[in-house]
Amino acid sequence: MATNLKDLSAKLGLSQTTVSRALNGYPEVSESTRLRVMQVAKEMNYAPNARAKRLATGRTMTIGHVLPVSKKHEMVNPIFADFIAGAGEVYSANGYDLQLSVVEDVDEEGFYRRLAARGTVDGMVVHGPKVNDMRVPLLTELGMPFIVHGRSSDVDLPYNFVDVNNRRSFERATSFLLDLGHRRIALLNGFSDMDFAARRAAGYSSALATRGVSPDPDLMLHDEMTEAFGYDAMRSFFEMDNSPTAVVCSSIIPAIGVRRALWDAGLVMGKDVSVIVHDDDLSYFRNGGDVPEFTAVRSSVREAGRRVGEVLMDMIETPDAPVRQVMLEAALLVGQSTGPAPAFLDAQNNGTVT
Amino acid sequence: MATNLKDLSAKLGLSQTTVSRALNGYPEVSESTRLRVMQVAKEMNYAPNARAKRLATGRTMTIGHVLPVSKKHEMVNPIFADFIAGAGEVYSANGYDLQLSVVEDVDEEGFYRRLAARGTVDGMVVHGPKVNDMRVPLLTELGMPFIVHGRSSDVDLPYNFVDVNNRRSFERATSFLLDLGHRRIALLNGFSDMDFAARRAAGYSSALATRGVSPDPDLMLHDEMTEAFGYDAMRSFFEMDNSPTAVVCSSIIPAIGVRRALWDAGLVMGKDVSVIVHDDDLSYFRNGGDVPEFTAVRSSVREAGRRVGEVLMDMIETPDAPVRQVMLEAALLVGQSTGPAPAFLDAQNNGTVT
DNA sequence: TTGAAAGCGTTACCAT
DNA sequence: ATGGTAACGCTTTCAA
Repeated sequence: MATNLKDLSAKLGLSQTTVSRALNGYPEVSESTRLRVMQVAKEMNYAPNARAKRLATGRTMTIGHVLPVSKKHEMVNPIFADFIAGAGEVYSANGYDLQLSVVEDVDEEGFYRRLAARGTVDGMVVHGPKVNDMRVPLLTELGMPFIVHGRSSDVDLPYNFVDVNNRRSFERATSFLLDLGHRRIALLNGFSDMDFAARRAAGYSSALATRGVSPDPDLMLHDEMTEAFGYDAMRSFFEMDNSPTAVVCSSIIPAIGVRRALWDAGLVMGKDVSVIVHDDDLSYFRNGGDVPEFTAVRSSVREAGRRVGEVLMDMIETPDAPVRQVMLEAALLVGQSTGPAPAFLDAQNNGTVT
Repeated sequence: MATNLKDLSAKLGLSQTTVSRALNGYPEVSESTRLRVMQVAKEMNYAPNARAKRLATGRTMTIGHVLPVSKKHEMVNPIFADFIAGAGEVYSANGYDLQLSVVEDVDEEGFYRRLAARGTVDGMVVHGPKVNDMRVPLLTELGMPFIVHGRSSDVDLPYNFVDVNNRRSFERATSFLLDLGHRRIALLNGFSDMDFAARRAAGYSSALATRGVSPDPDLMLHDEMTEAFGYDAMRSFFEMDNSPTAVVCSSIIPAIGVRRALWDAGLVMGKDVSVIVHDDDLSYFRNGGDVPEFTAVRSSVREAGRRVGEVLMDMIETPDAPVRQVMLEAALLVGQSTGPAPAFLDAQNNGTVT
């Protein structure tokens, strides 16, 4: 059906070898024949068969991404789409394809082993690393080039990653609130086995410790990044004797819930309670203009996707270069959601706070 | 490196042919050898090389999805991730891979032609169909099996699709509001060249027409599904002499903005202004429980993804069966965001409404 | 029930 | 600068 090398070379009166070389830009072919080959190839609408190419070269020009989904909560982390968009954009520009595997979180190990053995990808991206993630040693053992979006604490092997400085971001956000006079600061964080959540918690704790504020475990919550999480958390805080005057939120989505809970209670965000979010640049929530609604430690997950793609392609094409470890810094953008600790809420405090 | 058929058959003392047959479940191999083959294959951790398999069979066992992104607004439709999760889940279960191409919306035609010629996918899913979408005739011409998630009006070719009944959903939502006494009903819709938006507008208009309510073009807005869209729209409505008492929203995200605008104005959603959303089951926004916050015409985009995947795989494996056209119905779930048209807003009306 | 060998459409090695 | 041919690792046809 589709014209192949054989047809094309026959038409040209050249060998397949020469035609292949001409098409792939090898230097040892004369410029005149190259031009002629290109010409006829275009006329005949020739496109090389990728299946054959992949078998012959042993490379697939494909990057694998694994999207873990759980059967329980039918929820996909919304930052995933943005990340993929960033990475995929770079792949396309460099002739790579993207293979996406949706996998339920059972038999992870077997899945990765099979993926490696089948040879459908030249390298892969590890998403959502947990603390001490088994995938790092596993993929290393399998000899599969991989890069982690994020990091995995407690892993002693050297590995490639692109990460945003979560610890510093949350230290800065918390310090900012402390500077405003807040002492009761809540943290709405991701599940505690996630590496990013651990680092954010560390930054938060570190900022408190620096000021001599003792952390209150009841103010540090770990859950899925839903609106309901923020809403319910805030409602439960209101039951406390000394409700927090500020909240640091690992995503803008629970912050939407926090905002709603405040409104329900007749309170104003940024006046009665301050809120800072980690903003992954979910553009459907960012309100443009000079004064954004939320104060945010902001970093674009789409940009992270681009970086990850670039680094991984480079890894594949330069296998024995040293390990690549890229750190990104988030910017603190001050918006309307923060302000000084309100007096009436301070008055609730029962003296346990410095 | 990885063990291949040759190694495996050598170890077994059988021919590659027999081993291949045993592994692929051909009937003409004795049960005893099949068991032995399976056994040893597992021991040797054998996995067939997909690249070779694809060349030999001429099939890739891969489905292509194209994610169009625009350079201008760095925004990815959040329902995309859920859809992919649904489709990918079904692919995995059936031994198919998913290839995702991120493509900027230039030279669409060339992109699809190249994709077809390279032969990296056995079939593809068309996302975000527009009215009279060129991809339907294009892919038909190319002989590439494809299925549309949604439909494309004004196309005269028969084609395969899975769509939710958008027209009926919005007719029902609008009728529901009319029943409650609302007469000034706004529609916050997607871009008007999108097919789903056209169908939703048609359903909305039809419901109004049935009651003899004349539609007001100023109440029908088309834009991207962002929070800012809902917020700004609502603010602009407040400037009107007869502000709408109800809003139908094409996604829950602008509805979040509507809710915020109402609060800012000291109004209560579900009391002063009614809101109905089309809920694609973005789980980070659904608040569980028996009484959801939003009244919604609800359909799960993840389920739609599953259906699309099933139908497309069936198409590929049964090429000359008749065209598959699947219609899904959305459920109307009544929540707290709707109520009777408030008197004080009725009083604003200047008589142009029936 | 089993096996030998051709074929899938490229690339890459070795000649010329 | 060009060409012949083996190789990539499977499936599939034909024979036995």
